[in-house]
Amino acid sequence: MRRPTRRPTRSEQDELTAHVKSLYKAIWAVARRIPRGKVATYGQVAELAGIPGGARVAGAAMRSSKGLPWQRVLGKRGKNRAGVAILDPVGAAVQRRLLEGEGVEVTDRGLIDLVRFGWVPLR
DNA sequence: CTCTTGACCACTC
DNA sequence: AGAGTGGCCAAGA
Repeated sequence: MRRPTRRPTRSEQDELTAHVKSLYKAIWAVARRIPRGKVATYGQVAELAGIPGGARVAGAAMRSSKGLPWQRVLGKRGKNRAGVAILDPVGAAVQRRLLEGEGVEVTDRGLIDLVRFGWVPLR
């Protein structure tokens, strides 16, 4: 019932759709903008890509791509893919290692403080 | 076109 | 804190 949605503003749409057509490409474009040492959530990426509420789509897009900074995209609340970490402990470990290499602090439980490391896109 | 699936999200217990 | 439930959107069979 909750709709944490907010349709992207005109400028946000323009900025992305002007250069990319497909949703995946839009998502990838957003992911690529995440600076080193910062992280973003799937929901955030999806919204910026013009898909409010499409966090799952963002996940699918990241998964089906290569050479992207996928490690900088996390689940909400800084959850480092906790849900699937059990199914994919290797991937989770790799992600953690990559982030720590960029200066992002990750707790033993795979949590990241979004207040400190969350990416705040400037327009 | 219907049904299932998914690197998700949020609420409730 | 952990599990269950329902909802979101798009892709693929």
